[in-house]
Amino acid sequence: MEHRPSDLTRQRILEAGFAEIHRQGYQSASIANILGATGLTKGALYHHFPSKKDLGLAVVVEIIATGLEERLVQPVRSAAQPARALLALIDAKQSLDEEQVRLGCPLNNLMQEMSPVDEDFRLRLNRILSRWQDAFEDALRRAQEAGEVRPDLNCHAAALFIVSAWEGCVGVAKNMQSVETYRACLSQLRAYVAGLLAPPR
Amino acid sequence: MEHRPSDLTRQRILEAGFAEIHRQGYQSASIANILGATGLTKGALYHHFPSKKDLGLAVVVEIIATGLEERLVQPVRSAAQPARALLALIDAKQSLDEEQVRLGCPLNNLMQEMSPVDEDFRLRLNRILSRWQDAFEDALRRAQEAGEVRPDLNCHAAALFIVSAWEGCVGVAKNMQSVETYRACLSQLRAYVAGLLAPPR
DNA sequence: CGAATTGCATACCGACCGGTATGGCTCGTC
DNA sequence: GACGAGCCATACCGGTCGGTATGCAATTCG
Repeated sequence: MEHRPSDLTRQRILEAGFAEIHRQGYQSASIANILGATGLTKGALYHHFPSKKDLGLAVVVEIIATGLEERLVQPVRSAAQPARALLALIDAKQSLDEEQVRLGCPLNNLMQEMSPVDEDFRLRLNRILSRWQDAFEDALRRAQEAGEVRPDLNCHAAALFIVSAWEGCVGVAKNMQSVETYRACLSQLRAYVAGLLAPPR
Repeated sequence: MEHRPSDLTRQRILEAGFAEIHRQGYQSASIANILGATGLTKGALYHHFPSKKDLGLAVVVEIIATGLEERLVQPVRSAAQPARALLALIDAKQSLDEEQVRLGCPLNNLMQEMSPVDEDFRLRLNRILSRWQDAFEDALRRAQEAGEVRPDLNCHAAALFIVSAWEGCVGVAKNMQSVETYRACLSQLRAYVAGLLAPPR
């Protein structure tokens, strides 16, 4: 909300940090590379962030969390037809460019890398994942009350599975380096979700 | 197949390397830690492996590939009832101990870490993933010919999705650090696979 | 039995890492 | 217009990294 000029350099470091972490992972991310990308030096970085870890955590909560919030959570919340919104979201996310398939989902990357080795990272990443999952669970539950999906569905487990499978699709496509594979895999997820819909009687 | 005594130390290095890579990831895996675990020194390691990368690749093809082959590929190949064998395999793998949930699937870990940054790793990991996927695809196709699953199923995409979703379940459970989450997630995968079965008419 | 090769330990190297201490420049404030 | 505080550059440090050169004991082979 503030507009001090120093906040701009902080933001530049944050975005360059995100890019570096996205490419190399957190542990292999090099402070020197981040500074090289911004044209800044260590004085600037360590003025705004006490340590590399603080920068990494800031990237998680200020870049990754907000990005996922507006791209995957917001479109489903307060949707008139929750089930339709979910399917539409999957359809919309079928189009990823080469770069995004190559590097994968930033959230999933960090979860796989950091969850076993650093509890601070794990907890913050878990908050993001839980919010995502909760949003889908809510959508399924509201759709259930509206009669859109089968009444016997375990919404919690289903939402968990959708999120998991989604990340799995991105992860596998990342190894295959193929947008086609990603689309084929996500289309199967779409079929699963479509199968949750209540049969028209 | 040979039984020279030096092959034993090579194997010890290989297994200690696998354990270290499983815990820390490849890039953060420390040569010193691997040697410390075995009680050996650098002379031994660099006598058997030209570099850290060669050790890492050897771990992939000699430990991870063979392990996955016998645990996930072999049980499905040449099964009398392929579809049942698939379900049985999923049921069997629902029981993982805390440690395995914490550290996740070694194959998936390395895929996420190394696929974008090293082509040699990516290709070897991709061979493993493809063999796994092909085994499931074959099983589905044979089950399809036997009338076990719906005739209109896209076996290739379905096998791709099963493998992807599976890895996704392990990955999410790893962040949650909960075997319960893993089981709930995998049970949804089981339900998906069960849904592929041909309805009894 | 001598010679050469295998198997591994020890000591050491340059590169890079994250982090710090210091200082200078700029700007708002009294 | 002296002054203090925010902002950032420069230089430097200890530690860890993967990798190498050398040496020595054991084993194999001529």
